[in-house]
Amino acid sequence: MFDIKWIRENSAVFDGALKRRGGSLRSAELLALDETRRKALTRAQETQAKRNKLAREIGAGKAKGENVDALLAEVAHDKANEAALQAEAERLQADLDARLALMPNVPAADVPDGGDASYNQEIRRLGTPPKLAFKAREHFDLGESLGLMDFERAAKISGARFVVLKGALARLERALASFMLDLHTAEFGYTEVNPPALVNDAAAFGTGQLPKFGSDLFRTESGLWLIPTAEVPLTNLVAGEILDEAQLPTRLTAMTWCFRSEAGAAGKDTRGMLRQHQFTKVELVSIAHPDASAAEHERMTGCAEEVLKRLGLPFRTVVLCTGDMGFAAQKTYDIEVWLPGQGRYREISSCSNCGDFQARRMKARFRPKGEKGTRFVHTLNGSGIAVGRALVAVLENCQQADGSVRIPDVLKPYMGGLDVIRPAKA
RNA sequence: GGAUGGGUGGCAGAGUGGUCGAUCGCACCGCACUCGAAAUGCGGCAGACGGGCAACCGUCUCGGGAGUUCGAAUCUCCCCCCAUCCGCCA
Repeated sequence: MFDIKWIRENSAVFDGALKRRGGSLRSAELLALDETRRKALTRAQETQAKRNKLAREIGAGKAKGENVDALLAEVAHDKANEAALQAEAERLQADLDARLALMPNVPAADVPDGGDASYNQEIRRLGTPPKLAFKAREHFDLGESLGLMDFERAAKISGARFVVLKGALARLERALASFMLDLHTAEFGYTEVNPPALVNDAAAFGTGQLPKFGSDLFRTESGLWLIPTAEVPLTNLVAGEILDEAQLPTRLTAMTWCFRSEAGAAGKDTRGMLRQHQFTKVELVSIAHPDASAAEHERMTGCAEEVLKRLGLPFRTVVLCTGDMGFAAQKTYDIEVWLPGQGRYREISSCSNCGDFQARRMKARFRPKGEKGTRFVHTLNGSGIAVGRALVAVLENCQQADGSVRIPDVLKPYMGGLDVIRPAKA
């Protein structure tokens, strides 16, 4: 969410940013509305000031036993006018806010321009895709052969884009999540949080899901939203708060289910568990000092990459171009893991620096030491990493000729010492 | 779901119609004292918005909304949230 004052003073930057994102120029229209709004506000405030003054005079006059009928008549006369001016100012304010709430964040200066994912730029690549002496199978093929991944029964009870995991695969998902949480908490200083998976409108607005992207979410009958990512509850933990500067950075991690309607994804990744309505993810969130958020972004991306390094999964990291970034992001790194079954890299993590965009929406501030007033914090979020897709990646990268799957060393303690997942006996 | 009690500035906690945007304390900031620190003393300290080059002036905000009144933190109504007890329940 933008500060209209910032747009007023940086209209060229604002329009340039929208243009880079493929939008149309809007500052002139917004500033005209703002001009009207401020004039209406001033008029309304002048009448309020007058009323306050008269009310004080009436009070003082009455205390002295004077006749205040003339003053009372004057107040009564102004009353209708004041209400109308106030309503007008409020209407214009609401109109401006509604427009600002739909504006995406400005891309950082070092984000490449481009309209779609083909303009994303690879910045590094680690690990080597495994050389298999046999034709690599896709994860759903492996999982079903193992007898531990069941899409048909999931469809029976829930519909498309759900899966049932059993036995060693169910445990593998739990092992992956535990490993990730242990890594982030023990080595990277994140605090583990177990947040609500249902949030209210204000929280969904704060991180930018509302008002524009409500159709991507599931909504309960009572009006709550199922979280599409733990970014929503974790980031909103500081909503409306004024932090001490010493509390920055606050680093949080959570394993949660994520729920996405996948509206508009019809036909994409229909087979397998790459794109589900419900999936497990370990999320990383940082509440950072504005001067430190760029460095925090690099650090967070490194934390996510470390998960893949230790699992021995080949990956590459790309910086998203302006046209491929999310609504709230200033800059985003995607980490893509190698999937032998598909023979290509697929997104497994997305780490974004949102600057003060979300902080403004949720009014999350801090008090700079030795300075007057408050400043908005910067918020960052990243998958650390998507557990469901990590399970897919382990299956495909660690598959063996006989359809069995080798367990990465770092996961063995979490798997009760199991080395290999073998097909269930027929 | 029922009953009761609450939601006030970073925290804690007064305030039941008229300079209350709000007493006092803690925290924080500045100054003094000190070689330095602690303790102590003095002073400052809510946020947002609008106007102004600025000093400064004004408006709004005491969970949210509506109302009564010349005037509401304070009275009325609705809603939300929290605490405790009861019921139900993983």
